[in-house]
Amino acid sequence: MDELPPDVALMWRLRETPRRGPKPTLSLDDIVRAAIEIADEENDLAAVSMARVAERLGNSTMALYRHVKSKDELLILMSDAALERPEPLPADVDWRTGLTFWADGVMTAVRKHSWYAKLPISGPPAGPNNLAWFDAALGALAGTGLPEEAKVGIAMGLITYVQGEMRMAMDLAAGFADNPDVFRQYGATLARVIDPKQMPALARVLDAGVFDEVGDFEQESDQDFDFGLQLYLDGVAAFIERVG
Amino acid sequence: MDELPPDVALMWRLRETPRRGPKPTLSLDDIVRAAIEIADEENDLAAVSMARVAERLGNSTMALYRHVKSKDELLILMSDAALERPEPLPADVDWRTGLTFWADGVMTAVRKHSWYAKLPISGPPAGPNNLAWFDAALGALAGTGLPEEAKVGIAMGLITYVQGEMRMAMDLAAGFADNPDVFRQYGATLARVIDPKQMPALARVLDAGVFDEVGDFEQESDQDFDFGLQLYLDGVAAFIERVG
DNA sequence: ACACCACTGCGTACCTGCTACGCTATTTAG
DNA sequence: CTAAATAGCGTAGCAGGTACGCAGTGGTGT
Repeated sequence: MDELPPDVALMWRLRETPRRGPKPTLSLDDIVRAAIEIADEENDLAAVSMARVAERLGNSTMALYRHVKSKDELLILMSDAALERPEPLPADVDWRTGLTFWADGVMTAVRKHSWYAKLPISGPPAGPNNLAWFDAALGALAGTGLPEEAKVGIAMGLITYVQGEMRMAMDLAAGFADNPDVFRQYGATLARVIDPKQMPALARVLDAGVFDEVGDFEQESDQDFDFGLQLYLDGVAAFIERVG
Repeated sequence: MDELPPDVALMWRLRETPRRGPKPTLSLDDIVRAAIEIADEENDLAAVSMARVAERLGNSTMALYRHVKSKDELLILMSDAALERPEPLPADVDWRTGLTFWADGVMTAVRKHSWYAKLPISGPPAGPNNLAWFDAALGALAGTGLPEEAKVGIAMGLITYVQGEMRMAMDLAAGFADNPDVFRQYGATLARVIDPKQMPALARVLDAGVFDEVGDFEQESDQDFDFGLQLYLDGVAAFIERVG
């Protein structure tokens, strides 16, 4: 009967509340919220330690372990709780508008928690919020008449791309904040180090000056994101035309 | 003059060798190789500790710090050294064959080091091996006549997608090895937990049985990878047609 | 030949972080 | 009222990163 994996049961808050024993002074929600707050404030997932979370809640470190089996489990809970539900799709939009809307939504949601991309992936989406996002992507494809399996493939690929892009963007942004010069000198550094005979294509890019003049970092990373997204969506369009 | 970032200088082995002092019994190559061996053997990046690396080399922990500034720096060196150079492109192939060849090459190279996707991203590619891969992707696009900036965008997007897919695949594979049942019951778990009224698109996918019958894991993850890759490449084709 | 000094390897020690274990206090079922 | 179940927590063990300073080593310049 109750064969749900423990993490999943916990994310859905499905464990039965005990009848005996002292009233808890601590709730799972409090713990997860405190952990997320710490990560947000420090902009650093590594700042989340069991001790720090407990301290913020005015409890001892070990008290947390009555509610959470391990720190890994806490991270899994964070990965679901940090994303609020997606806004519902505007009515009657075509799939492309829908997926663009969806991708922007993910972008905005994750941007609020720059540590999100550093979370270990523990399995396929299983928590309520993550599944809601998954459902939203599938919903955008509802009108296409594609077979369900293809919709899943498209949605998964999109999730992968978006998460990959976020990870890249966030890590680069962190590096940029630490040490802007490394980025500003990127073109110059490559020029110093590369042998044009061995890497001719890269040398041509350097000659064209693509890596000089790094402007606004965030803006440029947005442009890259959109560019890749449009490529992927063009691919989806081609696929729909081929199959439909 | 010598304004190269220290990590980059190290990856290219560009620091001048000291004239005085005892002969080193330890080389940077040894350290990086040992670290990679440990990660490979344990299939786990976390198994790489400074103490463990030193032990394998018959030295003390602190001796490593004469060659490497910190563990982070060691990780950066690993991220370049773990990927051997790409095989040269077959001559006279169109861009699509070239990029597919390239993506397969990345796949094979990274598969040898399943921990690779867990490495923190420290910045844009800067080591000799990483840049060689970057160059190879750009080289595959050489015949398209696209502006250099577009080539960079396409190559970056592709790298992002491939790395994201690897990360997903490797983490899921690890989870699957730990606990196969969670994956086999994925469909059943979702069915238990989802309200079809709130997530109709997902419910339809479940009804269609897409998540039942999980077959060979590795094979399926290969299929997903190819599917997404083809979508992206279709998008590139559309872009080339539009611009060229 | 000798003194100097940059450099390597390393022992020690400190700090942070996760968590197993067991005690005590609290609440409710019977 | 007693027993069982449960919450919080103090202690302690273990692992891992790394700052610091000492000892030995071997070119360099006098």
